[in-house]
Parts: sequence; structure tokens; C-alpha cells
Amino acid sequence: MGGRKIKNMEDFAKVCEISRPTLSKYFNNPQSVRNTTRTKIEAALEEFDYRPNIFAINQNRKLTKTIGILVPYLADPFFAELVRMIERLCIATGYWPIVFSAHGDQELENNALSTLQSLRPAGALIAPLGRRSDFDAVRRFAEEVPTVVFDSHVDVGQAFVGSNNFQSIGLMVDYLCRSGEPPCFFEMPPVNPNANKRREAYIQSMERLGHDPKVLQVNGSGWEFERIGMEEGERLIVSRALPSNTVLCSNDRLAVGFVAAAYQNGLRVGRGPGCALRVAGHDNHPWSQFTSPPLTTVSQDYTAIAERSISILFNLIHEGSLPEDRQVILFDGKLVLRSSA
Amino acid sequence: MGGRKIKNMEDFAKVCEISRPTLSKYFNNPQSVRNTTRTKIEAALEEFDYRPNIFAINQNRKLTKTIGILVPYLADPFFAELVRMIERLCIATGYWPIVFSAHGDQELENNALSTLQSLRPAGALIAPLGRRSDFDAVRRFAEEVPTVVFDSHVDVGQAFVGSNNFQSIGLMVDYLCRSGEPPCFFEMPPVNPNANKRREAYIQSMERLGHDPKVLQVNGSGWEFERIGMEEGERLIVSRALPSNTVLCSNDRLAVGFVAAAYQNGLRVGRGPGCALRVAGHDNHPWSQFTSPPLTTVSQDYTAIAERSISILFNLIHEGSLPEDRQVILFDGKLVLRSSA
DNA sequence: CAGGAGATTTTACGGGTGTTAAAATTTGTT
DNA sequence: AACAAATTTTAACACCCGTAAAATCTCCTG
Repeated sequence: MGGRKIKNMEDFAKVCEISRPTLSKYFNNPQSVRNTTRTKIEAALEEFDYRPNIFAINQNRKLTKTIGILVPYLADPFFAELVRMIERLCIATGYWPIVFSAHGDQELENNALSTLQSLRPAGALIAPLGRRSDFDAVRRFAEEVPTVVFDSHVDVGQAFVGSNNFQSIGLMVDYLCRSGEPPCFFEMPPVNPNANKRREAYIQSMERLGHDPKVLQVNGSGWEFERIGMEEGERLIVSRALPSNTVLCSNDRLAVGFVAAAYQNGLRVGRGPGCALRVAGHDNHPWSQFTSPPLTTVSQDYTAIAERSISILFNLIHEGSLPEDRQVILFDGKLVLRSSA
Repeated sequence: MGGRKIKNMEDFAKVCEISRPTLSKYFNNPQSVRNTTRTKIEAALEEFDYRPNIFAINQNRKLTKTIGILVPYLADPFFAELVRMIERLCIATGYWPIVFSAHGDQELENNALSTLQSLRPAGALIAPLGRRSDFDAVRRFAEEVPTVVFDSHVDVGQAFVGSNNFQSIGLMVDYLCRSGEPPCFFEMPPVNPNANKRREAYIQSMERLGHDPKVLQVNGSGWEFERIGMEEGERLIVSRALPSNTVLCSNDRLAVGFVAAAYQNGLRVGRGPGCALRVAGHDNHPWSQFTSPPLTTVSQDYTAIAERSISILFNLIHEGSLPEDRQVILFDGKLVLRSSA
């Protein structure tokens, strides 16, 4: 076609027969230029494929269009799914999401925060590692960039969006107690505040109902929860150390492992006759519906968490000012009855 | 302490008592400056926290330190895991990995490619959507940036790294045939070339062994493979449409769903006595060890794929020149015997 | 058709770093 | 001490775009 090579906005302005700053305006907001101008530009856009250089754009803009997303472990389908939704929402709004994963490692989390900060993002959505986070680093980050924290409640940033563990665990404990033997609570050493809240919620709920809480904390570290659930679950089963025939796991990934352990040791899981064990989880993880039997759990509202986080962040960004009072939004869970409990 | 605010490299050069170009050299390669200079800089780095502005850096560098990673679906643990490894390798080498997911959608894939290209990455590692990809777009991208394709073989880029489906499926078919009834092949409409290769490999292997290949292609689209495996598996089981008591699934995610369907319909899966069905998968997905019973499958060598992809890409980047002959690297799979088949 | 407000475009400058060439300095060696 | 080699400094330009201020154009009124 034109044969000309478009190297930068200047070149493209020439083939458009328009000045460069006008083009610049167009790319920032196509509505801000006259119709006749817009038509010319868009015609040229059809013929030549030019895209403004992202680095040059962001170097000068006071507010970039970048949204940073940081999760503790991207290979966890909970986060993978959440990220998927958040990314889509960003793109739909014309922002540029960029994803970082700490891979369960504090140093990588700090790296990511640091890199992210030097990207001067318009805002950030972060789910901190939790117990392993370098709190000062996270705080320093949140002081510089508008930040919404999700999933794991660390007391920084302008807002937190997460699940109401007290409500959801209460719901599950109520259900389990009224439908069978009161549950024991199966957990690993807590990686984040959610784990602690869930244990406390379990204890409170049990006491409220007049039962004796029984917490089984097994060893294990890292993010391979299923493996821990399976190996430690097997140990408990084999040594007959389970204090109840009903096991409430701190999260679905542990439960997935536990159910596998039960199967392999010949314990039939479920609530019907002939079942030796009831197992319940928490989160409604994408996998929880494919265990054998399918897992009874409490759903976290992925969509609501993603949408609210983003909407709060965009508010922050557009308001410019930071709200006095830090918002804390907790979504209630819903009981998801399947056949494991 | 100094009280001075470091806004840019100029400021930082002053507190280092060193010239800006030398600093610039240092940041590009710390080894390229004299020891005494390096010591001064690193001392200052301790005291002040300065990081060069990423945008300004990349604006001028002919070769950025960015490595683009594109996967079709990040919520798939196979890719999540692979990305995790690749990211670590990049960071260790001083590169800056940036991850994009197409979320199973052609438009998003094109978007990602386009955004990535405007980032002028040193290189890219891409696993295309496959059948749904916009081949021209992928080709145009690969012509501009050094690209290694992995997982899904699309004939673009300077190299392909993946699994040898013919070998691995052959291995599995051999095993299944000599240990029981010859398998039928359970698949959904292929999303990428791997799926086609696996079907063909199955047919060839069966014919080689003198058996009649039986392919069951069920309906279903999207990336929720487990759901498809479970729903369609259930349909086949209930309607007694399975032509063999041994089912080889095109991949582990389908198999996860299929095993769940079998359990829910009272079919005991495994190779022992009393088992009605053998089920095998392919990939050694992270989940495959937690099904009930654990899944017999063929492993893809995640580590090898990640390492080789990266090493080829770095070679490409450092050589500068593109090799005449496109490399195709296929890793053999290994049989992972668990109890499902 | 003159006049003027408002919309749009142009002019001109700045941002933070890469990069180069030549001059100046330091280091290591004999 | 003298000299070559290695390194750093100085100076200046480049990169590609954002943006404020100045200049121009549009369109409508009277």
C-alpha cells in the first residue's frame, strides 16, 4: 500500500495529514477530536498498522493506564480464575492489566511490588502472600499507589475485598452439626489471615452450638495443599486419629487431597448409608466439583470479589483523593451441597 | 538519610559522585565498571532507593530485557505450572517476564500479541490457542520478534518445543493393550494440533498392534475440559455406549471429569479385580494424582520443556541471527502408573 | 458578511534514559 | 618514571510521546 514505514507517531501523523499532538489526543480519547479528523485517522489506521509506543506513552503520562495485579500463587486455580475475571474487566475499561505472581516466595513478592511500582500503575489489586509477606514492603507500596487488597486481609491499602469467613464457616458448621456428627477441623499451618479466621470461626461456631471444637493442625508448608491434604490425611486415617467422622477442611485444596486419601484407604466418603466419613471444604474451588464424591463446600463469590475490587479501584483512581475510612467489604458465602457431606 | 530525593539517574549520579553514563553502564551490566566504581554505586544503592525508570529505559534500548509469555489459558494448571517455571528462569537471568493469557479467546490472543509487540520484547515464548488462533496474526508477530513456540505446534517462530505425542500415546496404548482390553479413545473436538496428533497416534498404535481403533469424539467447546469429560462421560456410561472397558482420554483434564462420572455412576475404576473400567490420561497434570483412584497417565516433562524453551530463546536473542532451519524439539513422555489403569 | 466564542490544531518544550565520540583520567606494567 | 591500556567524564543528541500555551479554524449569531 503506502509503502511508507511507520516508525512513530510523527510518521503516522504525516500519512494522516494531521499534526502529531492531535493524533496524541485521538489515541487518548477518540471522541476528543473533530469528526472529520477522526475519520481521516481511522482511515489511515486501516491502511497502516501503527500503535503508539507504550513506553513513551507512559513515561510522560501522569497517570498511566496500567493496573497491577499481584497474587501469591498463580498456579492455584482460585487465583487463576480471579485473575482471569479481573483481567477481562480491566481490558474492557481500556486499562492494561499486568499480572505478577509471588510463587509463594517473599523475595519474589517484593520483587514484583518493586517492579510494579516502577511501572507507575494507576492502581493495583493485590492479594498478599499473607504470613510470609514483608509487611513493610507491602505498606510502602500501598502508600505510593492506590491499592485494593483482596483475598488475604493485610491492613494496608485503601480497601479490602474478601470473604466473610465467620459467616461462611458458621454456615458450614451449622449444616454439618444438624445433619450428623459435629465436625473436626483439618488445617495446615496457616499461610494467611484467612486460615486463622477460619479456625477461630470454627471454634466459635462449635462452642455456640455447645460442641467441643477439635482442631487438627498437621505439618506441611508451601503451596502444594493437595499433597499435604493427602499425605497428612492418610496418616490420620491410618493411625485412626480422627476424632470425628466428619471433617471440615480449611480449604478445598486440602479437602481434595483428603478425599483422595480416604478413597485410597477404603473409606467411603459421603452422607449416605455405608459411608464412613463426611468431608467438607471451603471456597468452591474449580476442582471441588470433580472429586469423588463431589465436594460439599462453601462458595466464595468469585465474580462479586472481582467486580467489587475493580470497581473500588476505579473509583479510587478517578476520585483522585483517598477516602478517609478504609473500606472493608466481605461477601457472604453460600452453602454448596454436593455428596461428600 | 541523605534527605535528598532521588528523582532520576542524574540525581543518583550526584550522590554517587559518578557520571550518569557510567551509572547507565552499571545498570546494564554491573561487571562493566571498575570495582571501585561498583562499590561506590552499591553503597549508595543501600542508602537511597533508586530504580531506573522502566519506561525511559525501554524507550531507547534497541533490545529490551522483556520476555513475553503467552498462554492460551492461564487457569489451566498445566500452563500455570509451566509459566511458573519459565518466569523463575527469566528472573534468574535478569530478564523481565510478562505474562499474557488469551483466556481461550482469539480476540484476546490477538490483543495480547499486539500489546506484547508494542513492548518490543527481546523475545517471546508463546503457546498459541491452536485451532482458534489467527494464524496470520501469530505469523506476523513471530516475524518481528524472536519467538519460541511451545506446547501447541503452529508452524511459526524460530523453534518449537513440545511433547512427542506419537511416542507417548504409543507407550500408553502398548501398556493398556498388554495389560487388559485394548482402549477406546475419548476426546472432544480438538482445540489444538496436539489433540489431532494424539488421535492419530492412537489409531496408528492400535493398528500396529492389530486392534480396531475406536474413537469417541464427544461434543463440547471451551476450556472447561473437566466438565465436558464428566458430562459426556456420564452420557456414555449411562447409555452403555463405551466400546471397551478401557478408556484412554485425550488429556488428563478430560480424564479427571471422566473418573468423576464413573464414580458417580457406581463404576469402580482401576485395574484390580472388581473394577469395571480402566481410565488413563495424558499429561501428568498436577491434579491427576488426586483423582479417585489416582490417574495412570503419561507425563509431559514440564521442567525440560520450560528449560529448553528458555535456553533456545536466549540463544536466539544472543546470537542475534536467526537460524536457517527451524528447530523442532520433542520430549518423550514417561509412563506414570497409578491405579486407574 | 462581520464578529466572536468555542472547538481544534499547531508550536514548542520537557521527560528520563540510551548511546556515541572525543577528551580526560586512572590503572597497571616495564 | 614513563607509557599503554582501560576506564570514566563531558557534551550532545536521540527516542517517542505528553502537554501547556499560542494560533487557527468552525460555526453560529445578528
